[in-house]
Amino acid sequence: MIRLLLADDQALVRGALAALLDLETDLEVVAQVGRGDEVLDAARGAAADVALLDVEMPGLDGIAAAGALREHLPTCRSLIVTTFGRPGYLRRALDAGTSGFVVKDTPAERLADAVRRVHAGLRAVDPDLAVASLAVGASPLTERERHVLALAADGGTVAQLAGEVFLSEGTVRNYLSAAIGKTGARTRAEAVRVAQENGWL
Amino acid sequence: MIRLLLADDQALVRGALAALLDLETDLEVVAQVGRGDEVLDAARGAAADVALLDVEMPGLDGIAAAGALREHLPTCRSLIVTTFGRPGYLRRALDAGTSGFVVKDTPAERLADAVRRVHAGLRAVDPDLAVASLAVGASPLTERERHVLALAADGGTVAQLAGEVFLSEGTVRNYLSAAIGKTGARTRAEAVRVAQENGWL
DNA sequence: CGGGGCGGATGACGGATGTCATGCGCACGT
DNA sequence: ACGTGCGCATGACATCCGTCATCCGCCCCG
Repeated sequence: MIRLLLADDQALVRGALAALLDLETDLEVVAQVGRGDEVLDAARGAAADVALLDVEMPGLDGIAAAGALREHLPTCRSLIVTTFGRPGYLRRALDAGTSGFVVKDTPAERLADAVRRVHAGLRAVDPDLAVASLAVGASPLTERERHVLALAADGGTVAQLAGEVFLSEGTVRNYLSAAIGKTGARTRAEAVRVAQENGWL
Repeated sequence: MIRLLLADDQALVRGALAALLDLETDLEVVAQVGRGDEVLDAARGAAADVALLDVEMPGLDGIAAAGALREHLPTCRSLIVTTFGRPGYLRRALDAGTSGFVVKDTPAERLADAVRRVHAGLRAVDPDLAVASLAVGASPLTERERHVLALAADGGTVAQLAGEVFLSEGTVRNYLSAAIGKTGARTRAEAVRVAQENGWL
């Protein structure tokens, strides 16, 4: 009997996945949480074998939660189950030590198989996403560029950004300019969009 | 036995919801589709009583699908089940003749109740969202403003937008300026963000 | 019927943005 | 030690953007 932990901020999806997985005779959902920072304690308390983690969660994102699991509870393997097939997510997830990565528009039947593969110590990665990840590659952005671009995503003016980061206005413009160039965009807003789609923020 | 149609573009969520709802003895999932433009045919073919519709779907969004159902298959009531509690969505959904509106972070137990209420001819609306909808009010944007702002969301320059809408560059700027003013934003990007959060696009 | 309000359209103007060249200090890998 | 790359900053310049004044057509209401 494989013991599962579900982590997803949408209660309805969480409950529905639990119902789906409980139909399998060899699977058993032993814990459910709605926040990333509750994953570790819950997994420990319930002695989970595999953790199914969403990426977007309050408190701690699923990838970081997977990292915490690997460090503090290595007996529990993790499987990312997410809405967005952002190439950068997959790369970061694998770096964080996850064993599997499934997007939410894969057929329901395959989820149980992915869980079993992960539990058996194998990898379960969406093949389409894997090639996309290789094609897109790692983020070309520097840490500062990424940071400034992430702040710019809220739609603030350069002066506001400069205030938040304690940098000169011109420097902020330079970072944005570099980010725009590296993303192949022509405006700041487009650069934000591209970076988000690739999971670089 | 209440006959249900599920429409959600994420196969995993769709299958999971089906598993969850099939646990109820008085509910029965008789059709599943992944596109909005397949809803009407599927509902007719399966003689569904209630359609659970996601908002974001390829082909036709869930709200428009609900409108099509009301017009061509009035025996089938519709219930919106969506990720985003955008106030504008609720308003448009009710205008389109839906009987219910549930966000995906409500507890799983309540979904079946909502389905039964809708089937009985009652309304099932998230109360928090209802007050938010009233507080935010209808979209202050005119149709042109909304259209231009929606195009601007991709991050294009004014010249590109003007080309797409066959308007002068200055006119596009005026629409954007009006939208910025009405949304209380200070920049174009911020206006896009505000409008999206309220479901005005 | 005439005036007023409103959405839509245009062009001019000041300020913000994106780009480029340049300089300086610092942590590296060789 | 030296070159290289990165972080930070400055200044100048060509565009682009946001705002405003203005004009036009239309519907509504007195």
